[in-house]
Amino acid sequence: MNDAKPRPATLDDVAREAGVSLATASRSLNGSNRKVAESYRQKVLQAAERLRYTPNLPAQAVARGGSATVSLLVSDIADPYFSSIAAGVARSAGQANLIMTMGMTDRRPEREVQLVRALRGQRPQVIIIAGSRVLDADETPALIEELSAYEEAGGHAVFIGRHDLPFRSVSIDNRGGSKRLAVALADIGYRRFALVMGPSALLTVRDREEGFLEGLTERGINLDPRLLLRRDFTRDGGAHAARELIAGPIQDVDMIFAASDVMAVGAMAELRAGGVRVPDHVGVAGFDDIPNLRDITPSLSTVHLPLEEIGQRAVQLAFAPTDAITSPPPVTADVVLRDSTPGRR
Amino acid sequence: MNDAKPRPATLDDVAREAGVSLATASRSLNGSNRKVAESYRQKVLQAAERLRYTPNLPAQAVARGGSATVSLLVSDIADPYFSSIAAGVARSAGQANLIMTMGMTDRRPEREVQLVRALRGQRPQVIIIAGSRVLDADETPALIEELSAYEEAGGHAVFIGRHDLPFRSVSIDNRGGSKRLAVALADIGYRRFALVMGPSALLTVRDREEGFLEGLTERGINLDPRLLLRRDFTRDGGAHAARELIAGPIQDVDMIFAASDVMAVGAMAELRAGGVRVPDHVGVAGFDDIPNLRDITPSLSTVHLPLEEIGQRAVQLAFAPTDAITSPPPVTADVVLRDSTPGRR
DNA sequence: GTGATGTGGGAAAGGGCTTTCCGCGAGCCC
DNA sequence: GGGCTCGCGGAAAGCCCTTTCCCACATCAC
Repeated sequence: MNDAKPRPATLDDVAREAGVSLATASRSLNGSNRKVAESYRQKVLQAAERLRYTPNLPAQAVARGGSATVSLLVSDIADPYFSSIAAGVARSAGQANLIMTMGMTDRRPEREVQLVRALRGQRPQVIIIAGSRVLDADETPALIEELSAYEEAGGHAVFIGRHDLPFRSVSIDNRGGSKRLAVALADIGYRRFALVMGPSALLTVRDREEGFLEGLTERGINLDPRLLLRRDFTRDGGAHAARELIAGPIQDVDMIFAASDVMAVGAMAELRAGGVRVPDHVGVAGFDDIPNLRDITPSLSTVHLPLEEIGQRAVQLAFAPTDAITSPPPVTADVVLRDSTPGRR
Repeated sequence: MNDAKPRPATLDDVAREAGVSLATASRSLNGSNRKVAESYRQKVLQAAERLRYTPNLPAQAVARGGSATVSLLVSDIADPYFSSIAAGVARSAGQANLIMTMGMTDRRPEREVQLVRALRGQRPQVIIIAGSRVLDADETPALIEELSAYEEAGGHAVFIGRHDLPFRSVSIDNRGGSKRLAVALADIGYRRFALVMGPSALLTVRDREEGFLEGLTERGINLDPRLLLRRDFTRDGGAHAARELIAGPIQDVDMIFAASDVMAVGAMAELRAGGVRVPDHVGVAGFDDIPNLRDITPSLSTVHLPLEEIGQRAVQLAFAPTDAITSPPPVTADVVLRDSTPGRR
């Protein structure tokens, strides 16, 4: 028995193997501001290679007082909206040589606070919160306090699409985007709108809804309040709303705007099942421009969001100098009209 | 200036605040096997609350010799296949009170080895590798060595859908699933097949392809080799293949099997653009049963994979006792026939 | 009353790394 | 040529925990 306790090689091992001190080994392997003679450096690098040394990241984190990590909090990573953002974050993190850790809240606000605590324990460089969180949740003060403590300790908290909290945020022009969409739809002839929205406690939903209504108003169109439906902010929520429309006032509608592509797709499926033809009987539009949904039929009019870029921006924003962060321009949200809204005349 | 160096509260602070020793504080907060008098425990818990103490996870990791973490390696988190698996992993990890860290390889094998090294540095409990990796890549030996070292040091490596390596693995019945699909399609009358596959170096692709061919053979059907197309294992790969079919032998085809739903969707979009009607002119089937793609029209026949469950199983498998791991049963892969393959007679 | 047994707090030794600080030899100036 | 700075290796302190080990004290049995 030679290896009673198999354990990864430590920096000590490397130093011994190379015949140098611990300090020199450390300096050689991660380049400090102190120079190391090339001959020593080579010896260390070779020893490390020979021993298949991997630095113990937690140990580095504890010695440096922070870990090379960015933490991302999402509602549901299986949702394409979040997975696209996550891809952007992962990519940027990789470039900055950071590892990404992820928490999933399952859309429960109390999980969110818990997870922030847990993630904070990692002492990450950055915490990015991408859940479209609930406005006025009981947990909000706790969350704010948790994040403030985190920032005081030197971390950076960044929200995505949540400009109402005292933290940096990548703001998304939800409001402007859906306003422009409303105007565009009105301009190609739609008049009788129905809105399929999520819970109004979600800021994202609220912004998209208000923006759309603004756009309608601007074109002199009123929304019948009965035609503002509110369901879960999911595919099934969209389907339920559509079922309700079919059962009742679908005759009075020539255009359905859903708060997200995912909801729009659910609604379209239900409309089809109910014999309502899209876009002949009614047009449908969504929001987000989810890449994987681009191939549905008829192709969905929507507002394009550069989701990956949003993830990347969040990471950049975290490292931006403090004075540059006051008001980063919002991410563009461009209207894309496709086959689901050919227009009415 | 009272707080020259704002830093999170440490366990020392808590102990001092509570008037007990460091040891007692530690024992109170994470319950060791040593008992702590309730009165002391309470004092500690309250002090911790007062100071908003969060344990420094890296420090715990270094003291305990491993971090409460599971690492997941995926090709592309924006791909719904991987994001669904990730959701399962995240969920299971959360239940086990572990934090999930993620690496994205962008489908580059050399990134994979790099990332395994980096993730290994975290000293996670588990490393899950979900990329459908390249067979016989030059990097495979390095990867194996890296993971072996990791396991020797006490970690658990788990592959998803990669049963050819000397590690635990959640195996997916790709072969059986596509064989059954082929048989089912033959049984409803399809005879002239085209296969839209990804690179044959991907084990997943190879299994699906061979399984399908087996099924065809079983029904006495031969595949014209010209009708086996190989493109990128992506949406655009599917589209390219479809374009090629349209340009040539589409007349000889009544059924297109794509190696994944994503490819199938790309192909369908291209067929539609080229004026080939699905399913009237040609049927289309995919593989995976991606939830977000269930609403496309016509609804896609496919082989259902319980992706979230696969993620969960991977975590469970990592913690399973060693003797239970030799051959966990493969995940089921059930054929689901929908509107894209109504049958021929 | 005395020794055996147990209980649980606290001091201290890690655990793997970074970084400060010390000291020594080499090069420099006048 | 003597006093200096400068460059760079190495010893050691420190980061924040966990866990072992010691010990004081209480309980109990006979």
